[in-house]
Amino acid sequence: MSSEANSSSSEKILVAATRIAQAHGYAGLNLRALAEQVGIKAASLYHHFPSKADLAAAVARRYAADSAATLELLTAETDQPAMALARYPETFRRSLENGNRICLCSFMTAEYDDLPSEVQVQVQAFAEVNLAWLSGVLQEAGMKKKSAELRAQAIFAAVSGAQLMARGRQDIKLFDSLIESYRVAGLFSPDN
Amino acid sequence: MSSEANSSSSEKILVAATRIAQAHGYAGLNLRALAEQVGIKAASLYHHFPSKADLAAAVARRYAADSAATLELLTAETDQPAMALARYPETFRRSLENGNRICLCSFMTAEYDDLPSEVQVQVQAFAEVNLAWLSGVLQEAGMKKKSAELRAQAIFAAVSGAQLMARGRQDIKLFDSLIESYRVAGLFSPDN
DNA sequence: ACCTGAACACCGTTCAAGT
DNA sequence: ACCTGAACACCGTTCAAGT
Repeated sequence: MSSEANSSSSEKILVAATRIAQAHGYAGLNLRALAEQVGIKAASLYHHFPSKADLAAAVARRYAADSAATLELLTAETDQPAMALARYPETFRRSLENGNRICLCSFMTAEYDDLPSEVQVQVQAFAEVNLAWLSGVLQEAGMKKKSAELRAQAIFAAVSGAQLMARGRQDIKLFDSLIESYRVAGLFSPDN
Repeated sequence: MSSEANSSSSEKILVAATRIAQAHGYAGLNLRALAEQVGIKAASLYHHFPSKADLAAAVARRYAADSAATLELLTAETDQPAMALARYPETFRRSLENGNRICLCSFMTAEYDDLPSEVQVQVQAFAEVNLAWLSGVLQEAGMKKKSAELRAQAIFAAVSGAQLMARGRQDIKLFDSLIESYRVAGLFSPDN
């Protein structure tokens, strides 16, 4: 999934920073704690990334790219758009499974105003990736372009909200229950 | 709406802290900046609140109480449950109108794991207030208790997600558009 | 009762110094 | 090329000292 496969220091920093940011956000990303996880001192981080802002931007950029790859894979695995749509929430569920973490970009959307601009750009890019994929699938399922785009935004916002709420309660079953309620209400049905 | 009407120092601290926390979260609530807004030094804050955790808990407690009052007022103003339901998103829209702020508790839900427990309790209380109100209105509209509770959770999560996304884009029209999409999809319709 | 300056251990960041 | 200790201005917090 990730662009780099070897385990260089920069790579280890990126991986550890992603996990911390998913759990604690940009403000909660502590460089001294991050350095300790990687086995170096905080000052050494600056040899790999010029600043916390650049590091976080690199983390978010990869996160968006990995999400795009995951969604493409989902499209390839499913032959019917309705099936792809139904499985979309899985991508958000996985963060919850993985240590009650949330989508990096959901957390950073809350922090948006305090984010360095290079990080903001990547958070927007993540949203674009998701909206484009959802809109495409909805159009394959028969929706007109404009309606599909509006519905894509609604699904993205709703699933993000479900993930946030489930993580607050530390209850992954709540996430499943919320997605099911959305389904019952008709949010994933293109035909209305 | 608020419990206190006079403008004591404690009151001014509480009001200023609420505004800062809505924009920057618990981690972004800077005590030196807060003190400056109120016109005192950071050390003086400790004469009014024993710690940042206690201050934030007081802020969240009042926020939950004010929300409960707002929702009761909404019930009183509307005679039909469908109308009350349709106007529910207004309570979230107002934060956006007021300086692109978001619901205090949405922000704190993202930060949940890093919150002091006394603050966590109040964030949960806010959610309970909203869920109880929504569930009550949905039951008045004819839903069975269990279905109403599930749908209440779905509406709460979806509206929270919409607010978060709109604030990230700094676009209140996006919020309106998302709520409209939810309506079109059937999320606010008890009859399904 | 309320306020303050100074100090504490903590943050992100820089930089001279090491290998 | 990569790492480090020490220092900087910043955080939440404490406390002795003031009114």
